[in-house]
Amino acid sequence: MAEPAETAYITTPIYYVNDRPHIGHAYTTTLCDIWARSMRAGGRDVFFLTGTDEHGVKVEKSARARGITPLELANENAAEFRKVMDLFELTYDDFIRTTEARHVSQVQTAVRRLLESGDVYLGEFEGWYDEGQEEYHTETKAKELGYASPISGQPLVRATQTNYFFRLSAYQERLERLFGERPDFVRPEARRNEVLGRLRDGLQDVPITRTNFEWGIPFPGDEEHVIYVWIDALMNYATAVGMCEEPDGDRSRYWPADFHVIGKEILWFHAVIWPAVLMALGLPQPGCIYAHSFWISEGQKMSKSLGNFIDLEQLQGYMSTYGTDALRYFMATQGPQGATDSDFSRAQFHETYTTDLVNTVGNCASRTSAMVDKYLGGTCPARSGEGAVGALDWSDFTSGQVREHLDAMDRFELGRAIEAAMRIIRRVDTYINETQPFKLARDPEESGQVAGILYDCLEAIRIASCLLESTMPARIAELRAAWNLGAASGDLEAECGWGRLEPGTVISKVALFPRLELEEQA
RNA sequence: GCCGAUAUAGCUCAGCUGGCCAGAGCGAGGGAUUCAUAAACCCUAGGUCGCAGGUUCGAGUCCUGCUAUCGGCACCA
Repeated sequence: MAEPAETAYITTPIYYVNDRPHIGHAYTTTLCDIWARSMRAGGRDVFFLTGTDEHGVKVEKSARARGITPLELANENAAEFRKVMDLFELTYDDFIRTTEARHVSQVQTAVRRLLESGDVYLGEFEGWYDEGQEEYHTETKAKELGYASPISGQPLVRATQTNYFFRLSAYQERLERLFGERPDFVRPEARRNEVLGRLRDGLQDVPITRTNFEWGIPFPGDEEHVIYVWIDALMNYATAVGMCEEPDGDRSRYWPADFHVIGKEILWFHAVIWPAVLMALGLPQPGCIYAHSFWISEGQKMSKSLGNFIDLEQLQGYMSTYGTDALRYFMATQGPQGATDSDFSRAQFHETYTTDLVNTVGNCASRTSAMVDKYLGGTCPARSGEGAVGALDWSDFTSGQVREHLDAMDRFELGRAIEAAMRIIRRVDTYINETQPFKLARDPEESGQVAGILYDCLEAIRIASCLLESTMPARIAELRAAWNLGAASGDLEAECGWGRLEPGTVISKVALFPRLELEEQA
């Protein structure tokens, strides 16, 4: 036990407290949770971070509308998000809030450093201003509005404001070099190409403070200004592990993150502004910015106007019907992790559940344990080696799948990782069909063969279950209990070694995933 | 408007640098079987490979045009 465990650090975006939790939040966090659980199973020292973004004009306004303070609103909604995470049994190690003192003070420290280094300077911002509403609109938004106030109808005017800017333009070359040297820095590749395309158009400095609202972190030394979201929020990844404390915090060993997992809508900030800020602060870059796509709902884009968000109630409906693990499996294998959006439909969910979980994982474990029960009195037989029927080298086959699984998981390719485990299960089914232990069992002469075959099946399923545990922790725990497999060892690879299943272990019959009828939605 | 993709069986998609009759999974239909959650297994899809041209001995696989769909277009004050 000489050297300390290798660290692993993964983050979700921090969620805006003014939003209502929906499938997007659950999805991103679940992907991270699966990875975090897998890394823990592999013995790594994991730090899995999530949290809430609580500042900004929207929160200020919503709170005012309800007659409470912004902090009261943030407290309320942050608690709500946290409740959701716990409901989904998401195993975050820390939940950071941008209103916490530990965050505020470190952001101010960071900004002070940037000011000293010249990466932040006072400049003039010019934009389209709505005099009645006292707010600026972006160029695109102003155009959309026809350069008139959506409230009063009065024309927007060009106005200027003094703001602090981040010298993003100075980092063009260094960013290009970063992207060139690390092709996996932004994934998937289609997203990387988008960023590269925009990078070619050149970078402008970005204003990082506002003066039109107060609910935010005061700019150190000039408290008229409030630090805007793209510094405040992004910095959470660093402040949570104490990177801007003096000296660096206890958790600084986790830095930098292996993965910042985000939705595609915030790619630019994570892929360009964030790395530039880190360069300015002299901090090492994260391993990968992984931008997943979006879920669409029953073939339609989710939108506020359609009101078709897959919300918490619906997700809870799926969870209570199919189980949390089924929802996790569906999201991880059928989700928009790649470049294109994926459809979340009741029919497809049901189909995936039935095909993969009921008919494959559940049934395979069931038929195997039933035979062990029937032919071997419910105890694990001696290890095979009868030279049996199958020409399959199970040790070789499973170790290949395990390797692929671990490799894919390391690279945050969840679908490929899970597929490797599923291949083991499917191979067991094929093996049973090929060797037909249920027929051999009629002949007492063949009892050795039967025992050998069933050992192979049990052992292969056990190994597959180790690989599936990060995705479906609850059901795999049931299997562990029914088959007396004990708790995970913390060394996933070793645990997946062929032949670790002890002969004599008591094996009970299991039915992990109940067959369900597809309920028609009203 | 600009930039970039994609368009292949009912559905989701593989088809890399062009070459035996265009594939997989799921669904659907049929068969056989029983260890199992009517599950696993076997057979079945005759699909203009978006449309129109072109290059080539030969093109989903390269080029051009068109159509459709999708993504991105930063300071989201």
